[in-house]
Amino acid sequence: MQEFQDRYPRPIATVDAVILTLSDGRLQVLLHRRPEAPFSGAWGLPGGFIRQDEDHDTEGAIGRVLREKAGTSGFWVEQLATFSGPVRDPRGWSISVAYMALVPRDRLPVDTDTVRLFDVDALPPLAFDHAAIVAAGLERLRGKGAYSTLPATLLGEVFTLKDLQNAYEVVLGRTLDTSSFRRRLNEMRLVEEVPGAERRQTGSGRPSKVFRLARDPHTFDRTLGGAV
Amino acid sequence: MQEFQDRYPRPIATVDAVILTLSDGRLQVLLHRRPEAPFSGAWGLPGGFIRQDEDHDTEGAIGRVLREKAGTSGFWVEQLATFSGPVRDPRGWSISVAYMALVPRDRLPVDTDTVRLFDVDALPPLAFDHAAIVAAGLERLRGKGAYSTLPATLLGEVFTLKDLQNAYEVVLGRTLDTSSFRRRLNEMRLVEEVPGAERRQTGSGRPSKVFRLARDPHTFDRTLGGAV
DNA sequence: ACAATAGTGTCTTTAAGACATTATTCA
DNA sequence: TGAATAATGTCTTAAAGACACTATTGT
Repeated sequence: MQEFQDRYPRPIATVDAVILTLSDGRLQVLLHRRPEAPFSGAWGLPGGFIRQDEDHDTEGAIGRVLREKAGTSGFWVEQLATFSGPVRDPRGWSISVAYMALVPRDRLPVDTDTVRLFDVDALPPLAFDHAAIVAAGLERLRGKGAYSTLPATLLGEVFTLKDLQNAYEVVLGRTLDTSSFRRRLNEMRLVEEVPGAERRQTGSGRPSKVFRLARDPHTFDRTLGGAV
Repeated sequence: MQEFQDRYPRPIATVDAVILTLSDGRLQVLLHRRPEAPFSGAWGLPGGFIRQDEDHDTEGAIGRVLREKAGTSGFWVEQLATFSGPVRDPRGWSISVAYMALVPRDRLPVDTDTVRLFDVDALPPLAFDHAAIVAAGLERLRGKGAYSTLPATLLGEVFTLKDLQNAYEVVLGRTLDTSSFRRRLNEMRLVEEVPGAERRQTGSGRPSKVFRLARDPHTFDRTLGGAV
């Protein structure tokens, strides 16, 4: 696999995942406590070395990591950016290909001593440059939030329109007008009603209909919730 | 530099640049003919191995490549994505961190046998997966074009508003309404007149004023040229 | 009935598109 | 003066925001 004569030394190569979810109306990121050096005992992003015999590419490598940390696949994953340099990893010149995964809360494990969800605005000190990687994930989600269905992928398969609006509001960091929001949902045919049962929330009040994403495209030509 | 014991073999790590420019009203990409294997004689993107003793990170590595190919720096550079896998490079499992650079035409060298500009819609067969990397660059530029000043960075320091509109039109692949375009430029205070001389184009006709970018932000909350 | 939550209608405001008009230069 | 190009004005259309209103449930 490595027959050719390198002119230059090769860097350490890893993948890291910013796994985001929505819990109690707050955006959270999954961290794990590092069991070994470097940064043993510190919180960090799930990740690992590329395995050339197992991984078809870095996408495959991150899929392997996600399967270990978040059960099966099927949720939204996209590449964020690649972080590199001689100092970010004390073991030497390294490259980390970072990915963002948007996962419904119930697909993630419950908190333990070594794996926990943290509010994205209340992170502990992180290993490596993982704070910058999380920041890149948040920036991506917030940037694409207004003109994509990414916020919806933080919810389960089905959801109420109130849930959906809440997801957008949390991602975008501001309140949205219900009337405008639903008008756009309708005009863009983004959601469709699920023939199944109804659902009620917070005690009394009228129960809300249940919806699911209708179209495949995850980005579109108008915004949900006004300008970015 | 490589004292720590690897559990897994390291991949080959390179950087590649999609250098885009505007020439004769067409979007073009700089390619070079590969002087040696692999893909000797084929056209490919400028790029190279990471040099751990010289490069502070992959951004530094691409800066080195760009200085060699496009003179000094100072133009727009941003990371695109990372391409990886066991087959894209016949030498073994490899990672390429791809960057996009937007460079005014006069900053680039004139065509030679080994370095040439190609229209982005008339590319020759490319080495490695460089066709996919170019496609990623175009997608990024087109995606960000409508709500950023990226198209302006394809021009020189100063330009006429007609030049600027042409740049947006080429990037977005459609015509824009001059009135709307300029209204937005004004409302967003994106350009400012240069106190210097005037300039005339294409024979007779009224000469046009000369402008330059006014504000630093490269993206903003409204689009130039309508919806994406 | 009324509190609570879900969902809709309508008016206003703002931005974009279409397109006509004015301005300034050269031949 | 007229052709050519630059620059601006105005009307129409479309979308977003504000906010009042109706609808459906439980107690």
